[in-house]
Amino acid sequence: MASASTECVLGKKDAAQPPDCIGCPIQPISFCRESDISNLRYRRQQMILNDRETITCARGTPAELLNFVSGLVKLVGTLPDGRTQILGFRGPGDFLIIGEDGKQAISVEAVGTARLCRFSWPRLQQLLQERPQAMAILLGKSQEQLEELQEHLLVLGRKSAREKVASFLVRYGLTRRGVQGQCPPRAQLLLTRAELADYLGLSTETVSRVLTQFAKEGLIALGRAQAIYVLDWEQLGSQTGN
Amino acid sequence: MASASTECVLGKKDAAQPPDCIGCPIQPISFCRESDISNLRYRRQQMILNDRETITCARGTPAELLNFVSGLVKLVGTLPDGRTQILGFRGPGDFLIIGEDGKQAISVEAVGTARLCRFSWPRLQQLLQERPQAMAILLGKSQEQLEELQEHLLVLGRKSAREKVASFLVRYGLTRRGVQGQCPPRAQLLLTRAELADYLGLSTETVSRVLTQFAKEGLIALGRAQAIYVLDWEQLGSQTGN
DNA sequence: CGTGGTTTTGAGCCCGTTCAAGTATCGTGG
DNA sequence: CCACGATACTTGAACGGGCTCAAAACCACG
Repeated sequence: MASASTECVLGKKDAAQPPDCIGCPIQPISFCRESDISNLRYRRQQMILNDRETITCARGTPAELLNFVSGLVKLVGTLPDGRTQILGFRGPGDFLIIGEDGKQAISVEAVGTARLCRFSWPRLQQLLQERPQAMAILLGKSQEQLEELQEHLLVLGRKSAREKVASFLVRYGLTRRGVQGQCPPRAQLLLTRAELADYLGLSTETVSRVLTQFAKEGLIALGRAQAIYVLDWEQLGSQTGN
Repeated sequence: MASASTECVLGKKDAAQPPDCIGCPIQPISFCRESDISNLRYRRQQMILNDRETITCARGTPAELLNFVSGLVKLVGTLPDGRTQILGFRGPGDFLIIGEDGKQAISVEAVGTARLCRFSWPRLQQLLQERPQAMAILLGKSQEQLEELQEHLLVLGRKSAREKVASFLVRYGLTRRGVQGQCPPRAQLLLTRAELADYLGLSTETVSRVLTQFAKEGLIALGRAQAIYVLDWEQLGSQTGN
């Protein structure tokens, strides 16, 4: 593992990123679209998170809003004895609010390289009072996050290993080439078996077994570099339990 | 079971409830505090949900916001084959947004008698644009809901049966009498073993076994009418896995 | 006192885990 | 370009926690 983890202040400030928000790729889909940019500009802190770097929410930290610009991160919940559960993912245009106190045992870990903007949540909240449009966007995205979590709860609580893996693939799997029209893979999600297991509440071995089983049945093809190609969406869909 | 379920329009309109919002018990803690009451008054639909009555989100229904006034409801996710998972609870001052389309396989079921107000979400959203304070409250509560779900995910994904039950009790258990200072039982949560199992992703038998085990160990006492009294918070806390 | 629902308890089984090798893949430096 | 080490993945065997099925005990209520 040799995880490159640091406490809270980490991932150097992003010198490469433009100092202003002009040309920022997530402007059209993020809440900051509606905000007074010249205000935000001096309140945010841009940063880059390299592969496996982690933001852990330490005690006494004030609440923050993380706004993700590019790349992909996973939200990880941890128990004292080291068991972990991936609670979800965040990509460009998504955000995450980390509560104060660090009583949330949640951390943010980059999958590959990720860029993000950090805001002091209390201060941002004040600003938002005068930007209902921006707040409305946040509320809408919160709602999406809630729905995603609710669905995931159902998966974790009630589905078998086969169903769990199938559900994941239908949401995030790649097609052999091009479109196939199905559920746009949010970010070409390339996870290790261990991460997959961690997301689905399984062991890596079980994930591996189910995947090879699916491959034998011709539903998917296993490529190199964690790529998983879905060959038969319909058949796979019938295995999700939905 | 003989579940009293109906489609969407159900639970008669509440004649007993006062037509205006004056004296409403949740005013101080709900978003409607900040809203233009005379506007809301004519846009909401009050209703009572009797024990086990259900609101299911049918196809083609427009999005709604349910604001819970009194009593307790559970949010239930269902798979086509009938497996269910309780996704959470809502009590006075809580709300729930049900998306359009009914593509969310989520339903709301009363545990005992519950009162609530229904709003058309699109219309309410418009109103909220002029009430940033109210929107801020919604956003804050959304955040709480998210944190609750994230914690629950960790429980479902990674904890053993013993740990699951212990975690639940520490959150929601009663004390033998009076205060004991601990986590205020949100609503004297009195659930059947089946509901408990449904919340924790277990079978009723397993829940029962773990509970009697805890009772034998002197950590809890089992009362009548589903009451579970926690005798030793500390010991129980050490069994939660946290 | 009977009836229907809930809870408890028991026995056996199965899915997914754990433990342990073995294999493939990737990155790095010679 | 290849050899090497590290990491990721696969596969097998055995165990065990929680489920299923079944029956008995308990309880609330008419």
